[in-house]
Amino acid sequence: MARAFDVQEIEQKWQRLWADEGSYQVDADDPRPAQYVLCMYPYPSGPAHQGHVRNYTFGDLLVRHRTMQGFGVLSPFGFDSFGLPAENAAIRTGTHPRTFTEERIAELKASVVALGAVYDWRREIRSHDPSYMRWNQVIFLRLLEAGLAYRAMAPVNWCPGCQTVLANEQVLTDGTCERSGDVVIQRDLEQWFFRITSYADELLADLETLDWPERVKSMQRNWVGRSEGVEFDLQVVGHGPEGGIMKVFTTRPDTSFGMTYAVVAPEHPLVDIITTDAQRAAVDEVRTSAARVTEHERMSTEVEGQSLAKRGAFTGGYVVNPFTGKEIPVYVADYVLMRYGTGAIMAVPAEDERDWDFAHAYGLPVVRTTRPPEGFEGKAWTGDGLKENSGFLDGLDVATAKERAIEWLETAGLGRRTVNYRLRDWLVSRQRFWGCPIPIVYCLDHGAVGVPEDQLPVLAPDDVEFLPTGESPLTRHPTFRHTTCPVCRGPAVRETDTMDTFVDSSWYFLRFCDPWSEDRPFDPAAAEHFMPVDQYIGGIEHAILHLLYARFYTRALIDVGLAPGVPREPFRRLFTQGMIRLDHKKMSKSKGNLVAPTKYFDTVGADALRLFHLFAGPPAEDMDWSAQTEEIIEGCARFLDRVWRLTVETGDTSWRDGGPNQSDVALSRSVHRLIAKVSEDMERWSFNTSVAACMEFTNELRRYRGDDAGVHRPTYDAAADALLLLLAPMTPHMTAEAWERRHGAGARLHAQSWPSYDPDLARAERVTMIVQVNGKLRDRIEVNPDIDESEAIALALASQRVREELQGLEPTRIVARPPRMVNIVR
RNA sequence: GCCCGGAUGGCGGAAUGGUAGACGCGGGGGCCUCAAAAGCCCCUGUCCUUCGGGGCGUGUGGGUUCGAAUCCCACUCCGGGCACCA
Repeated sequence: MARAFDVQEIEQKWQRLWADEGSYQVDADDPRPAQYVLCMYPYPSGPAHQGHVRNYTFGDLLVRHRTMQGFGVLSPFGFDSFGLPAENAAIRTGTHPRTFTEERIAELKASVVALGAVYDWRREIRSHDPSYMRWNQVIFLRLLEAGLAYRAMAPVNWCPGCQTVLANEQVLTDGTCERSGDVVIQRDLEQWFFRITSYADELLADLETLDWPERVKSMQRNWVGRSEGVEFDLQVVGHGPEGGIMKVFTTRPDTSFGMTYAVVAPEHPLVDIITTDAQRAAVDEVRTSAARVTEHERMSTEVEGQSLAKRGAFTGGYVVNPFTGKEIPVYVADYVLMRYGTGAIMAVPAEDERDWDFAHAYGLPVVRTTRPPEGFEGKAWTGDGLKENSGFLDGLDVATAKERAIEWLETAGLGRRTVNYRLRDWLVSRQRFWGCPIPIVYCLDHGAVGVPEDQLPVLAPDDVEFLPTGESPLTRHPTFRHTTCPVCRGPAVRETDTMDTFVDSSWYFLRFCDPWSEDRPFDPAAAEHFMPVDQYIGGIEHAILHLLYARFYTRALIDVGLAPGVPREPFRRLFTQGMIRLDHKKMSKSKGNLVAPTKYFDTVGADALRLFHLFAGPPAEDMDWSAQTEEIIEGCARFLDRVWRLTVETGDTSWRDGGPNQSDVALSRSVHRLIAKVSEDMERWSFNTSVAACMEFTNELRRYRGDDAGVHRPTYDAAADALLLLLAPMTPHMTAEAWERRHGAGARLHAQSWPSYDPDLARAERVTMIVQVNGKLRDRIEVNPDIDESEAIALALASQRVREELQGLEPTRIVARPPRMVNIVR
């Protein structure tokens, strides 16, 4: 399509100028009030895709808008450059992951620049850069000193496809790896963990203070999974009080009188002690089969359908229910998990569905302790009701009975109130090469010892062989592993695991505040100046993983003294953009359904593509890339052509001398209304309606210019300038060029202040009052906006249409909302 | 099962209790042109119409209200999260 201006020339010119003039460089001593606008730093996977474009268009709009509003806006960019794809590429092609990654970074950076997004590039971070790795490792050691990092043997999620362990957060609900799709299996390995569970309560409670999407907060709440209850002791029959105590956790102590049996996890240490010879074979079978399947299979409901009988067994042992004093049988079953609570439960079949099913499969007694509502036909009743068959709890409601039961247990010295979490500690070890090495050496005498800070960063050697073995290539390197113990100088071996790349992304936003620091991760004063991030923008896919880890890490850094003065919540406002779908699937590189932005840069231009993303719909909602999309993008380009003709090609306009006439005043009023509308819409992220308002105004301006009476130049110029100022954050190249042509060489649109408006002028001069009869629209009357109620009613009753409807009858009621509406009720 | 979203013309969407469908795409008609492209102008929910206008219409069924796409109750369908977590 033939364009009104040379798109590519103009876009490249301004991209160069923004970089050369350092227009968006901001320092910690900037006198303007600080704002921190950040898009989640990307994994460099090659040229930008439409998801990036959408993300950075929103971010760039905010940066430019807030800069025009007078803020010193910190807008940094970086790359989450460690990660699996680069290493897999190395195994496939032999190219070193660094080479591969740096090529992808160059591609992504080029397309971000081509989009016209502006950043303080002096602050660029790459997580594989030794200067970043060094502080990543220093932080690890500080967490170790503070007891927030530890090493433990643990059953871990092992992905056969990725040949590494995964964090719980990386295993999908169907038990597969989020990356490879392989079924994740359990293995016991010595691994490094971060003690995120110490912060469980705080991470949960502080969610309430955040201006985040409710959806994300609710996902994090679910993930932390707090449940309040009580932990108490059951005496094992035939064993002394020393050896024979079985601890159970319950959230329903009010149901204790209905505890007719108990269940322990197959891995529970008591199993060996209480199992009788007669039952040993059956118990062993349960234990073996539980160990064989994945945790997910063990938890899945399909197994339940097969046969409950194979999933549990009587141990032959008994414990005493302290509430009833009765002996009850102890079963072993795989539905009880060793890692949650105490690994043992009291079973109350009448008030718990799993216990009900199990009790019925094994013929165990059921005693109701909560009276279900009249006519309840179901199995277990888990709702509220009056207690029965419950001794001193009889007649109480569930909540009160819980309290009494806990008090009784505490008084008797049998138990204590406690809280359990679903959240596990964060497993950070990865058996991969392309990540930040864990800075630890192992000495026979001194165990795991941190590498001294003056020897950091620990860098992996380049001369390694990439093979799909499941171990880091570092383990087979001839020299890397062998070192000396920092304590005794004796021989020691290095840790060859690297850190989860989510560690890198858990503090990069802090490093951005001061990426130049050479003696600490960042200057706390600079971090205090910019933090928290005022607006964080990214995809919903990070709702749990990255956002939870970063919240934890910020707190940990404050608590180990590295970030004094920094707020504990790093991201004040979060915006999660909708994803882009093609053929009902998420558009992504791995699905191979990308529509590359590059072709649009080369044709309609970045401005038109940006405008499309802003105009297409609400930013938070998913968007379908459809057959119509190309046509809408063309429409956006056409709109920009019209703006160009109206603001730059004003040569053949017939200017008129003298003062403003009626239509000039009307146009000025429209300008003020437009500024008001766009300003408000930007604040509430309603970019699609901002664009629509500008389009509407452009139509009006075009009609005004075509007026036979001639055009009043000052009025016209003010309108054209206002339009360019309002579009400046959305379509920066074309508007910057138009501004310079209107105001002379060196004029800079984006250095202008955001336009203000006069509320009196922004009010419409005449408004359309609607007149309803019985709530149905019957007439429209043009009225003065400050018309009062009696005038409005008089006008409405005088209406010909209304008189016809009334047919001489007196209205029974009149509701007037001047100047918008009068409703006459017959 | 529980929790969070969502459903409006042919399509993307707008409307924060007061004109449903702004704006754009697509479609139809016209102007300009030798012609085309570009540009410009008009029409475009649906049914009825004596061409004045009228009926119907925001997933379904109720309710509140002078008035409901919007608020409440009960559903249906779609998307997402959590789920033998005691």
